[in-house]
Amino acid sequence: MSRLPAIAPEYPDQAELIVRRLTKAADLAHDEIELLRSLSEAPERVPAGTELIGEGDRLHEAKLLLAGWACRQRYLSDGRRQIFDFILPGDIYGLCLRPQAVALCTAVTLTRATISNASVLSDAIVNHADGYPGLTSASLMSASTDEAYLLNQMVRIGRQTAYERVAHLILELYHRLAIVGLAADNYMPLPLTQEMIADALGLSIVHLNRTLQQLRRDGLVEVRGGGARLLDPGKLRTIADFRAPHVTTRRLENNGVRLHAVAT
Amino acid sequence: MSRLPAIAPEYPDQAELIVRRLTKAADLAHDEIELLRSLSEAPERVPAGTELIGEGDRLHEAKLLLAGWACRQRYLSDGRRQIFDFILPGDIYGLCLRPQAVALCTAVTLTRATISNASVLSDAIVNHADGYPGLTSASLMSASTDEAYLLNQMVRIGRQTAYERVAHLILELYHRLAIVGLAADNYMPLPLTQEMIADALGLSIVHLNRTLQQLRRDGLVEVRGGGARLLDPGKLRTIADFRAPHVTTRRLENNGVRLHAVAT
DNA sequence: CGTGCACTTGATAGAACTCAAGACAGGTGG
DNA sequence: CCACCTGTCTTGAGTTCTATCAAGTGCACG
Repeated sequence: MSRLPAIAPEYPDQAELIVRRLTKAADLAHDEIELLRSLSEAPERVPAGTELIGEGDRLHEAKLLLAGWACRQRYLSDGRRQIFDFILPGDIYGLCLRPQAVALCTAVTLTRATISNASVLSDAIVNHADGYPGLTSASLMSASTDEAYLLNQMVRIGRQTAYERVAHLILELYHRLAIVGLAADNYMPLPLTQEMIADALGLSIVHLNRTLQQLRRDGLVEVRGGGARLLDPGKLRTIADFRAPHVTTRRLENNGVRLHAVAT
Repeated sequence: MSRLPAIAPEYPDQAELIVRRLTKAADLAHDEIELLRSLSEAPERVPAGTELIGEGDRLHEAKLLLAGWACRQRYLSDGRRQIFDFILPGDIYGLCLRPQAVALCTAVTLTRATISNASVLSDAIVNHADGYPGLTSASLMSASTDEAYLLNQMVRIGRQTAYERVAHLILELYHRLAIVGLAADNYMPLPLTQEMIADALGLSIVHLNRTLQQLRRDGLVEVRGGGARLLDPGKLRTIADFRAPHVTTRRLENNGVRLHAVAT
């Protein structure tokens, strides 16, 4: 009798993804969780390649990615592309505390995706922070984590070999997906073409392809068919020098080392 | 009779640097400018290699870099270093709107430096934003610009050749220094060792050295003795695909192009 | 059954790294 | 004043890594 929503969920309980993620970042009250669930009430389906935000656009309202993958990226004038980071299901994008904020780069869907308006959330945080302490805290921590991912990305492309880069990225994506319950038992969805991964890691497609094969031959990761399987997560972490970000925990001891102490 | 301050300024009017920078970002009232000037009243001198903030430290108070250069960086466990960005004279670091924010990476001085406490500024922005609209606006814009520089850095190390990277970084630094009046007439101070530049650009020292020589031989940049001279800024900009960031200006036309429109 | 896209493979060139050694400067201490 | 450091920059040679070019495979889709 009752109809299912017109848009069949690609994943069960799309609304739960962001709930899971933010619940882990801070304690949320019941009404805060309800607010998050309400975000998925009016989903919109868009194809792959949809520009969600253009460089220079006003960030007037936040959006929630319910399903599918997206990224933030920029092109050089000769066509070379750099992907800065990936936007995963359950991620918020375009949320900025700064009024009048402007997008610093383009955000584009990489697969077909389901998005929804999250201005209720941004309004709650920006204008009624006192009424939603949990959401505010969780969102800020989430933003902080995003920034940490950006720095990870920089270390990867700046100082790691192709082999290490791929291992590190896979681990990071697995980690992020596991948080929202989309990855488990060393298996994760990975709906990216090799070109996208290459553009994120600063590699050519051909070289990425060979690196992936090397990782598989070494019994570390198997990437194919829209998914990836971690065959040896421990070894992988060693190779990638991977450490899960802990922006929530303060460092207990700060011995104030001077790295290059120079008497001057 | 009257003594000069114990710490002789390396640059004249150190306090003016941040005034110049923020004045360009937003209109500041007289009391706001006075507040900025007051920040340089209690300068502290530190040697090169001083850790200003450690990864995981609480960002409880902002600091102002009055003179000297610093950077944000991270080490891999085997000693490889990635420099994320440079902190120049007149820059604020450790300023974060998020209460309880934690530093995501280490900040270290690269030269001997003069710093001062800027908690007056952070207090004004965080707790009395309404009373300091200009400062608030300018600081937010400044933070936005910093983020844009981070993305530039990512494009450099991810998708540009060594030659382009160096050209781009030099231009960016010149641009930033010119804003605060420390660079002009195509000459800029550059108190960095080649190792530091290499660690920022994801290159080996040797290769950076050769790239610098190539740029000089090509009549583009001359780097030596703590300074750099842009011999052909126009050609340099073409090579580096350099565009000065315009986070303040909104894009006038957003035609909403779909870059890879795919019917799916 | 063609067409397009993603992936794969081989061959080759070029970019960047490593190792090693030397040049040069500034600072230190005898 | 000089010998001696140390850190930085430079140069050469050889190697490794990564990109490019080109062609071919496989699969999904209309």
